[in-house]
Amino acid sequence: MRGEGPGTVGKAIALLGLFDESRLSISIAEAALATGMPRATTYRLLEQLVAAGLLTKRGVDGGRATRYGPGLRLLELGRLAARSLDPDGVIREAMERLRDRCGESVQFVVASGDAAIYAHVVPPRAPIHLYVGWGRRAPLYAGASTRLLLAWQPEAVVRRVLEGPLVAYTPHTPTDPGHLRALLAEIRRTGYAISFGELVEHTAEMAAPVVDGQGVVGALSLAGFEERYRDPAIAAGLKAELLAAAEEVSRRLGYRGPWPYVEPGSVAPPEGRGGPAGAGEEGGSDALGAAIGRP
Amino acid sequence: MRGEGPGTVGKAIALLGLFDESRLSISIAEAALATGMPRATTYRLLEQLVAAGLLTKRGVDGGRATRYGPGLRLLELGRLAARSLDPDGVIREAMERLRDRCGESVQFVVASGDAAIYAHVVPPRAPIHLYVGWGRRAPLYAGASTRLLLAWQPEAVVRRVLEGPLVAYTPHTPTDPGHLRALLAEIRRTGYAISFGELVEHTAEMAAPVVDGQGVVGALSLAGFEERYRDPAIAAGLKAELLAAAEEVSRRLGYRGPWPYVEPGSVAPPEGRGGPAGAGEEGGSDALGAAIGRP
DNA sequence: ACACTTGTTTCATTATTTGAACCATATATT
DNA sequence: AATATATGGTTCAAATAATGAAACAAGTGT
Repeated sequence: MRGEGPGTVGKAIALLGLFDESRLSISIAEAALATGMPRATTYRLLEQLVAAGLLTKRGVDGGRATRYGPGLRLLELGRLAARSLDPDGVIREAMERLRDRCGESVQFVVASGDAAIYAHVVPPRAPIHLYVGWGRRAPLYAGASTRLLLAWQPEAVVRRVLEGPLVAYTPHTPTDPGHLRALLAEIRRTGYAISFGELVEHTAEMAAPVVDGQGVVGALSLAGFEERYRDPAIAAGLKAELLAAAEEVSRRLGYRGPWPYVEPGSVAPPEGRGGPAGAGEEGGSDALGAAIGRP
Repeated sequence: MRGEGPGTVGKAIALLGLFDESRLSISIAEAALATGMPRATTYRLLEQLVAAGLLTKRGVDGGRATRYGPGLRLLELGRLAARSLDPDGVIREAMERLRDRCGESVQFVVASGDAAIYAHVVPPRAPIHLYVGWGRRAPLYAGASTRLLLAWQPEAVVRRVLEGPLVAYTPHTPTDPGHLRALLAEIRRTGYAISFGELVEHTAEMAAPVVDGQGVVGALSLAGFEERYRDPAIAAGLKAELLAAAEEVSRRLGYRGPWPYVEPGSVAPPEGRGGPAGAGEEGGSDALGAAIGRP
């Protein structure tokens, strides 16, 4: 597509992008200001989105102060988006087993554009625990699972992320591009990532890639309070469980090749093929690849 | 709005509605057939949705068989929709406490159009349990929480639901309109609902309304295997816990009035006002009302 | 009482959407 | 092999649908 057509629906959808964790509703005036569209246009578009169910409207009787917010239809659609990442529940099942064996919070994280999104989350059974909400967005450079995804993103993405503003969420967030490059290389070499307190203090995360016949589709991760991950014996156990689970899922998704999943060249390739990825003969539909928009 | 304008964005969004629990991806031809739009138009619209991130595309190198599926952006937006139902986590916290005290699955269900949607779900800690997925849609006439919502819907909705096809998911699904009317009256009289195996055999559900200053905003429910709910002693305990939790949440949301929440007329109204609902002086934003699209 | 903001409608102008036809390519059928 | 029939993708004149300035109505703050 050339010149990026004007696109009426694009404008409408841009309105959906105005919502945020900290802005759960907007007024027409706010929306018009934020998008630069005239009020009348904004009004009509918002109204159409309400009619379609993507937005809900709360009109204070007659007067001003009518506000628009994300509609329940989006919740339904979001569910379908999550399901299409794991239509057969293979990932989900493995995550629950992993949770039961480790007692930690388990996440399945995928890359979406230049960010990461927590697609599936399985909280531990412990009464007090971290809660990572599904559907939440996170930067690709901070945290084990997200950085692990970054390690296998196209160079263009890596560059954009490393050039973009690198916010230090805590004193332990790595923000030096050179350092991050080294961490990415390490991840590609070992097929594994760990982080301490990069997004939230006193927490830790451990991640391994989930791979299908075509490449990395997401990251499986354990997260919890820092202490357990500092203990070498416990950490080794968690790592073994995590890698085993990630491998199991990957194999079921059609991956054939060495494990841990490492950068081609770091180890001898499996056999005839050039890379570590087999053809994925598995007849099943490549829904996961479709869901993450892999070309 | 008169004559229901044609609406370009409406058509685009209609494409999103083609997805389903059993249809997680579509081709251009399928979409064109399902919507009745010409292929060229369908193609352009789908492509715009992909550009906006609401859809993901998987193009098999060059040839045919490109398929579109719900995009991760929808997952993010869905999260925001869920959050705007409970911006301060009041409901969620109460649900987790209820789960811990009852050991059952806890749901917060809201009405959306002529259906119900599971907005929040908190699974029990037991290794084997029912799992009701968030974002799932359910009919309003079957099941305790959904029927409880129906009990306080406008008459127009009730009529549409009762006239519409009433599918019997199990032999215990109530499908007689007269019987359903009686059940609804009972719910309005007692402020409480229970069901046995109406959607899935050998399961039961128990529900109570969540009310704010303006009216019923959702249903809080317990669900699990039938046995516990058949035992009178256990069932009484569960009911007490559920009603207490629903009342607590309702009070925090600004409800003032008698409890259980019953139809005006069944009991004496609180005081000066006509109905059971107070003005909800609570300064907090009425985000919940906004989220469910209450006028 | 005044100025200001907000939601909503109108309407002539304009530009975007439209959709039949067409192309290229891959699979199924003969 | 050759043909037929799908598919995804593109083109272009016609016309439809989006546009936005202005005006209206109704509320709020000063």
